[in-house]
Amino acid sequence: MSAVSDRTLRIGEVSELTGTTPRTIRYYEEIGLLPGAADRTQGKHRSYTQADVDRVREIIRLRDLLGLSLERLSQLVEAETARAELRREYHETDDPDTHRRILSQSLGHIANQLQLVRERRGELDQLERELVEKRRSIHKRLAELA
Amino acid sequence: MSAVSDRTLRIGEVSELTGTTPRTIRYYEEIGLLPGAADRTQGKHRSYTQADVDRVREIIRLRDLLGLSLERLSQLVEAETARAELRREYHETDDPDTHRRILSQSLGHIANQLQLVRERRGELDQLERELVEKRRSIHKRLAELA
DNA sequence: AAGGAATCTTACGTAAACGTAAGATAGCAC
DNA sequence: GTGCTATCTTACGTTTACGTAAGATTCCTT
Repeated sequence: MSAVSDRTLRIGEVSELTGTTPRTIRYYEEIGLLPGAADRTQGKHRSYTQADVDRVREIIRLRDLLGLSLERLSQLVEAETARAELRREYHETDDPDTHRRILSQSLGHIANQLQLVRERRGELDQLERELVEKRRSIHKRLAELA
Repeated sequence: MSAVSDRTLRIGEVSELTGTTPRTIRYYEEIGLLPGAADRTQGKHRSYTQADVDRVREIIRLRDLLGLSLERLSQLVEAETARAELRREYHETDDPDTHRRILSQSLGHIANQLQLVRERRGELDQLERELVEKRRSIHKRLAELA
């Protein structure tokens, strides 16, 4: 929670900060993986915030670590996409019901991710166990040669 | 180590047993990811053993869980490829030095895989921790609305 | 206001990892 | 030997996730 600058960034900065390229950012917007401000008129430069950078980083991570296709990812974070649009709504209202609703959606979204992450980790654990067992078995055979 | 049939399989059976397709098996052979018996003459059917099925399964797993390209995978299991060719040699000789050499190669190969698996698991752990923290934070905010 | 760098849109190109189709052959059953 | 099915080789097609190029525009600086 250190100084999160609210300075607006341009696509080049965002791509550098996330280790991607402008093309990738635009592509993600094109397929609906990134919001893409509705109020940007044709030809104008895109404008981003630190929250967008975080979002892209999250996407990259889920893509790489879970091996999800961008389409599956879209579905997975779809709730968050809607939520991103609702963030303004959240900040512009004091209605506790609205707040609760939005926060609850976030919870579901996170629960989905957690499940995938844990499944994946379980499979990796299993693979590791098998590799360790293999190694042990080879060590044993090596010892028997002595 | 239960009854591992030494019956020879054909490409269709191998693909079914590994959840792939004949095309995939041929493709893996084409790019050198699978050995491809040197003694098969043009046009004859490919013949596989249970060991080949295990090999394919291992490849699929590494591909999916570690997100490796087939080229990286080729490099990673390259030692094993050579080893597969040396298995006969292993079984056809009683020379302990040869045995030791081959087993040692296997150890290196397994060590490489283990390192990748553990790195990956570490990243997943990190991601999980962050997700859990996020969730906790949201729960807290929800509680404060009550 | 001017000029240059970054960004815009549009559209075609590309690498990886197979899919698919066609015509020929192999292998097993009978 | 005949027939049928699975496999073979060859080669072009397809999808995903961007790369790249071109010409126009925007934005910031001076």
